[in-house]
Amino acid sequence: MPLFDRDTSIFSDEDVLREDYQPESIQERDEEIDTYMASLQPVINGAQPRNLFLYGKAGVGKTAVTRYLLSHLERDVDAYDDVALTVVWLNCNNLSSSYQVAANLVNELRPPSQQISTTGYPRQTVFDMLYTELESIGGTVLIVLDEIDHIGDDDGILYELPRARANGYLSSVKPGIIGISNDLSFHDSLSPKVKDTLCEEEVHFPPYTAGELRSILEQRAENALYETAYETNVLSLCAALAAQDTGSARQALDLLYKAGDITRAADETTIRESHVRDAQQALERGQIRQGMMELTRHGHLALAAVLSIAISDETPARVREIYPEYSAIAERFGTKPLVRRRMHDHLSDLAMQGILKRYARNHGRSGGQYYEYDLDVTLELALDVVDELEDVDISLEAVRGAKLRGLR
DNA sequence: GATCCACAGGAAATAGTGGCTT
DNA sequence: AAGCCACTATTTCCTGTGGATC
Repeated sequence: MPLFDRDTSIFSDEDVLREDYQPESIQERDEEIDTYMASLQPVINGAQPRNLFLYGKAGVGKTAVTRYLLSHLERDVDAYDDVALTVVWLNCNNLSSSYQVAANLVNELRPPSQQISTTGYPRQTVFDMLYTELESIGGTVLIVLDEIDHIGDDDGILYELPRARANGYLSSVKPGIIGISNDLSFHDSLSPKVKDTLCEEEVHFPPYTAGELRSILEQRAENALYETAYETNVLSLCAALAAQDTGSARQALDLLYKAGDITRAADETTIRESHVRDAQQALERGQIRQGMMELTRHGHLALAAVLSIAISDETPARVREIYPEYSAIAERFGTKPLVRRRMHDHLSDLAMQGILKRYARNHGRSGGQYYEYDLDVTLELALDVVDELEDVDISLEAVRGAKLRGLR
């Protein structure tokens, strides 16, 4: 009897449900694709491409549609000798300024041996390097800036690049920018100069409806799951849950995948509604958990402080009470505590991420106004995470106390 | 209606890191 | 080695705020 054997009851090809899987056709986005294609038409004609701005929430198909259309475009453009197309794809996650975007673009275009660092050069130098690289490629260059909202309000590059030709920095290249944003308000926060140039064409991707999600799931399920592996209402449920929450195809697919995973782990052969609900919980928990793990050191310390107070059942607590606890924990771990003001920023961050709850209090002349914080996750989960952290810990006695009272 | 509590949170200054240029 | 550049995290300083109390 082998230790591992291949499971043949649920997934026929689970990769089809994974994030990186690219379907050969895109569903339920016909309208958006039409507008998008029209905007790309100048490329085929060998004209200066138009700049394009896509916006919509995460998981509504912006990136998938872009990949799909550009790969077709690259193929179709081969038929014409007078058009040379290059696509440069850059994910702006973690890039917080125009400078960094420019530097990363240069690196995209250069071979690995000639990479530049993302600090150190004067701003204009990096732009010059970028223009030189673009010049040497020539032809039409489409620059896709995915998650462009991460650069915040430093949108200089979005202004520079589209106008580089007009300003005489570029001559043999026809650059086009495709900006993809998950943040709907990013569009409004752009400076007016940029709006004029970048947003010549806009495509808005609305969230998927439950019906649309359902048909996407049906198509994927056909390739990913055995026919007998799921009850018929399972797909509808996944679609409905995802539609209610984010309208994201990613979420719907994750749900289905996780539900299958849970079913398999339970040694059952049919995905049922209850498995989907379990999956939803597990995913939610996983996200929060990951959010907590990825905090900075002082974020962890602040969380540990609130947790420690929560364990002794004294939450919600105001900053005045949390700070000494935080300082004590920090010092116990050889870290110099931050000043109150700064630690409070960390608390605000935690509240923003849904890890802590924050209550505004105002007791007027006799009390003034202040905030109180409490855990917004279960004590159990917080304890679990803080326990796992290498760099922080709350006192063993406290944990033991919590265990004794049956909180775990 | 004026006053005042207790602090939130904005703004500017400073520290610290990593890297370039001469 | 000295002087820049870009960027992030932190400290320091301080103004503004909502409502109980005078």
